[in-house]
Amino acid sequence: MLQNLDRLKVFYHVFTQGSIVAAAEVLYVSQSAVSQSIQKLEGEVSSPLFIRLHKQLVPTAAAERLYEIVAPFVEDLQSYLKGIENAKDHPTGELRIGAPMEFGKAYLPLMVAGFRAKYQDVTFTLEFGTPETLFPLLRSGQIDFALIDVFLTQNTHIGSLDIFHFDAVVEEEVILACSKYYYEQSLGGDLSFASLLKQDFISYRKDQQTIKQWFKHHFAKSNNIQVRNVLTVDSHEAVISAIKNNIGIGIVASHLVTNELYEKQIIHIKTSSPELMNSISLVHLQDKIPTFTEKIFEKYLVDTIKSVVSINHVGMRVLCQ
Amino acid sequence: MLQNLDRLKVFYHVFTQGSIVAAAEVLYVSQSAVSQSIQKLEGEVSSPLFIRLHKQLVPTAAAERLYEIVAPFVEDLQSYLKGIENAKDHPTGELRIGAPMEFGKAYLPLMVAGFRAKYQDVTFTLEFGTPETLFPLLRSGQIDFALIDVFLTQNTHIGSLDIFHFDAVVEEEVILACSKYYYEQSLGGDLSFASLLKQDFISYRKDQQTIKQWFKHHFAKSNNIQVRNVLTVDSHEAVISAIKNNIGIGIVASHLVTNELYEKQIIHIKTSSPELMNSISLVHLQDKIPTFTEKIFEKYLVDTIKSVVSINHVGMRVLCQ
DNA sequence: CCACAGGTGAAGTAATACTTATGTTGCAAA
DNA sequence: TTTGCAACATAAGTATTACTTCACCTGTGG
Repeated sequence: MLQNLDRLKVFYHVFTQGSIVAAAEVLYVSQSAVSQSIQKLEGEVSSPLFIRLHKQLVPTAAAERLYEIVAPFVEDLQSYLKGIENAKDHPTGELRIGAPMEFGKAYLPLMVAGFRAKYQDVTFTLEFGTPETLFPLLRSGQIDFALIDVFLTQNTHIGSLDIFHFDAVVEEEVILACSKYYYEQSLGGDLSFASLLKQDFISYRKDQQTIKQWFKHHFAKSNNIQVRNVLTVDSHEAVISAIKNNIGIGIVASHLVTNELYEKQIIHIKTSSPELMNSISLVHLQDKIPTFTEKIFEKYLVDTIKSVVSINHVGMRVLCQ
Repeated sequence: MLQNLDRLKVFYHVFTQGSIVAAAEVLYVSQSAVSQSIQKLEGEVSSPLFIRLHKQLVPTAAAERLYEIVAPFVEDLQSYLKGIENAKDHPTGELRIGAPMEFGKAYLPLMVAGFRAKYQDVTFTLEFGTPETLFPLLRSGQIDFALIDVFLTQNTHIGSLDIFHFDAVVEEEVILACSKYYYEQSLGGDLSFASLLKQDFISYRKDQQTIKQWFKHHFAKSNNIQVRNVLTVDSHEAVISAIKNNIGIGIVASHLVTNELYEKQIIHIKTSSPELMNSISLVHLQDKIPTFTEKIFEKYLVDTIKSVVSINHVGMRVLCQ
């Protein structure tokens, strides 16, 4: 490896200008300094780079090849710096965003499309995943920020969470629900703690933490909640589908079943206490200074979620920042 | 443009190692130096490059993009330097050679093929041309060296020739010739100065310098030689063809018409003085230090010409170096 | 011939990169 | 909790090096 890459900058200018004095002018240094730099460089590559004809510097084959390497580099560098300069005023570059599968698929493409209509120079990479997959991505810098389900986060054991910064974006109502048929046949209108515990449950993913949390929230009994889990699935759609097929009781975000609730196809199992709320937060590394592009997009994200959600869904509350 | 490209080298190592201490070890400097370099670089690009998490440096998007630019560059540089190192021992790279059309087409492909059989890493670019085109190419470094017809060179007016270095490689006998028919019909065996001057001449290219030089050489009469030029062509083949078709007398290199002379199809017009010799020289810039590859090839060139020419042709003398 | 334009070389100075030593922080073992 | 440690930051002094100035060389053009 060369001792000093800086001399390549000098070389670049000497080559393009075809003259040491001209390069010196461009570089705002004395002509002697340029001359010395080139000589040192020639020493480093142990090969002459220019043949000195009077009034003319003729590049050697070695110089020609070196230029082939250096030229694209300095030009890339220049556009890189210009890009950075530019990014201070208006959004550019790539945004790498993580999100929960369900939420991401439903809203993010919409956001991306809307944002790109305003800012063409921004590109996106979306990573859908669970908190277990998203937090490590944030940690290793592979994504810039993520929308993460706080509800699910509580059930995961990731190192320490205090290197992350959370910003609640939306809250969704988490409800216990079953089909009308199941409601009438198995529950028979008895919504007591004892009655509910005896039912068949459909759970989202392996753990039953969400169901336990629901009971804890609604009946304030934290210990010894044991439910019969008859089906475990890994998507909200599957939970809803199972509910519709009378398999049992499941937990869903109410805004995902607005129509079914309205048509009484699915019954919302209510207690006297208010519903459990799950918040989806915008998460990024604590120490990360957001870029201009990120700031703009995050603002856009929050604003858009606000309008979209408030129109379409009940049971989902947008938190203003 | 960045003030200091050298810091990018540090950046490269910090990025690949994912750590400042590790980069410091690789670079054989203190950890502090690396830390300071990165901070200065971040200042220059006015954008953070790494998020400092304890025990972990997480590259930002800006760093990621910068690495995309820097990584191929340093790798190219490394292979460039390795290539240079390598080229000291055995030939590599591209040789750009100029040559006269006639000579080049006849011998250079042979040379290239033979040389490449021994040294696979050498590639060639051949530029065929007249001295008028070849000298400027040499001057501007677009070709490394050239084989140039000294005979023709004398008739051209290029700046000063003393920036070039000449090395005679072969000499060819330059003769005056005509067809047997023309010899009998128009000359009738009279080879006197007066008789010859009255003939029809075929000349190679616009000027009649070569013919005048022939007269000057053979009759030592320098002034007032005026000949009747009936045909001007721009290739040796055309001269030979014209001679065969009885158009007149022309000057050719004898080795190009060995067979025709032997079969008496073409008659060599001799005088008492020895024939004019034209040397083809290997020319390069005076101040140019030849690379190892060039030296090897030039030696090969001379050796090969020596053997090839001595077998095939009379009237062409190889000059040993 | 002389002036000058382009480049090299030497010596002193200015800039900056590097070192050493110390400070800070989060993690992990005691 | 404490202690030790590992990774990095910061400060100040030193060493390196890059740059400037000036003298010099050498073809070119008036």
